[in-house]
Amino acid sequence: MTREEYANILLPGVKHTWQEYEEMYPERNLKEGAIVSRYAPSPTGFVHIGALLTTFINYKMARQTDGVFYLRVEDTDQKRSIDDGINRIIEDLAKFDIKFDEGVTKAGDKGSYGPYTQSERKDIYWAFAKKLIAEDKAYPCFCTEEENKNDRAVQEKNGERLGYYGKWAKCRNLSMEEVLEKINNGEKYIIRLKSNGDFNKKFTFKDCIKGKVEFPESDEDIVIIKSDGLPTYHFAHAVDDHLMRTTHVIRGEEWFSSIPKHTQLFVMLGFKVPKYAHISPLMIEDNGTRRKISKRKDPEAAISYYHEKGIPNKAIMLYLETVANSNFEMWMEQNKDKSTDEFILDFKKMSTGGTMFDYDKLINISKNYISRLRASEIYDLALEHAKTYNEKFAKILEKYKDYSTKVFNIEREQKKPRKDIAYFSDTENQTWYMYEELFTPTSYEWQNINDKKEIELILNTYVNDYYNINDDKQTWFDKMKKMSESLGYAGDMKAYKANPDNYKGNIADVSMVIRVALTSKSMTPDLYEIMKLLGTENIQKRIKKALQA
RNA sequence: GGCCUGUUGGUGAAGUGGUUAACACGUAUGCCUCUCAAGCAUAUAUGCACGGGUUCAAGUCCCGUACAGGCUACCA
Repeated sequence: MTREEYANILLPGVKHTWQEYEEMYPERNLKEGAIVSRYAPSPTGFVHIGALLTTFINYKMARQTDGVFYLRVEDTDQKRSIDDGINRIIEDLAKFDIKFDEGVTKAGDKGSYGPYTQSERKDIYWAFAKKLIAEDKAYPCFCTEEENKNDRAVQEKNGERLGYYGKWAKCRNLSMEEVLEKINNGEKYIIRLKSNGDFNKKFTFKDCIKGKVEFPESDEDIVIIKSDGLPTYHFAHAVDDHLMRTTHVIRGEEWFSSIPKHTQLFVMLGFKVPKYAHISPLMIEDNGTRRKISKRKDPEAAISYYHEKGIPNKAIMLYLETVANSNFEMWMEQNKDKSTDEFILDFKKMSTGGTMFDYDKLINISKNYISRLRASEIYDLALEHAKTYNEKFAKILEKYKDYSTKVFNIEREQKKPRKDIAYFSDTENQTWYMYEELFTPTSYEWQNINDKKEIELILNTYVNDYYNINDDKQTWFDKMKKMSESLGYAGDMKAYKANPDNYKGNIADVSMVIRVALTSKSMTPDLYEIMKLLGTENIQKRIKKALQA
């Protein structure tokens, strides 16, 4: 029996040979330096922040080199897959403007290197597994999980290296006859690689991010085809990334230790080894120690957390981009007129240690980002957020669209805009008093002046003798000064600070009375602009209300 | 246990042998025609985990120690 025939018995019924597959998926015709990268998730549902970082880097690298970025679904673990998982992932990423050139889409596969779902590629994996068997580089293994577990226990007890290798690889030297006999007896088997590595030999590997690293060769006979006929991650990775002609495998650091296995697989299969970039994980502080951010333990790992908070997606991307390349911020500062798409991401500038996830920094970036937006854009974002998280407020925003936009425009579209909005879950809290329908103060936050008579005097004097809706800002302020002085308060802060004892108080105290009367709050944006928006009628109404309170 | 990797201020970091260790966040104080938010100014590492070594010169190269992280599945 030839080895080809033998391979055919072990893995029967495959449509094409490996040579045919090689021809079906030829080398891509791209310009020099173009990166072909991919996002290859298991369809387990939501995208978390670390995965978003990795995906973004993949995406951007392909984009900035005029390469190809594709989506492949790694569903070889049937237990973990969930039904709608992949659509959710596609939707989530679309929100962040991450789009795929090729691969799985909601409408099916796009591109000529598919299928892009691993469970549909069984024939392909088998064809290449057969190649290995035919070349005596892979063999069937009849060991049960029980036996493997026992061996591992012995290894652990003796302090030996764990794994299926060397003398522990019991099925490695089974003859064809022995194998055939076991098969005839109905014994189940999997396919393992016949490793040609020597653990005592080292080889140098160059990672795009981590640089040169020495690894021992892998001598483990890793599983390549599982008992359900599907490939393991390792094998699927080699076959898929070769056939899909991936140039750069950009993935999480948890894969770094698998490099010896992966490079060995590529070489034994006769494939060119792709370039690798391993991204260090996002860390979080937990009880004084840092650990990788976790989907299960950390709410901030889920992007839904930020949606709920109302942090704009674009701000999240800006944060992740600074995590990827910390010079990004400086670049933005120096290239204010350019689109962030023009920034070139560099592997060499990526951190090799784990980056601490910095929530304060994210908030700061979000705040700065929002401050540069136009009022109408803020209105749209606020409304979008309110629609899902604050229906009552969404109705108000919709009902008073123009007015709301003006409210958002207070101290906004100018050289040094307000930076008080960091996320939109706070919006109602920050603006409720601007809406008559919401203005039902429970208390007034009077400050230095809280004597009822004095408050009354100031408010009445202001409304009767000074207030005029048509005043411009300077006139408004001059009047405030004048009134303060007429009532015994300092109109000029410098004069007040020089001789505080000469006055009952100062213009700030007087303004505060008006501010609190109109809004009930002691901290608000510019009083003049607020009054402009409220209008005469409401101002009078509110002052009356404050006097009665 | 084994194999890898990392360790610069409260935080993210720049730094690829040679001036006073960038920049950003945070914090503190001060300035400002009103409170906040800003803006501006100033401060914020007895010094690059620790101990040795190479060198005229080290955060930057070498060795050891400690600590942290990842991997060590018929999971990805």
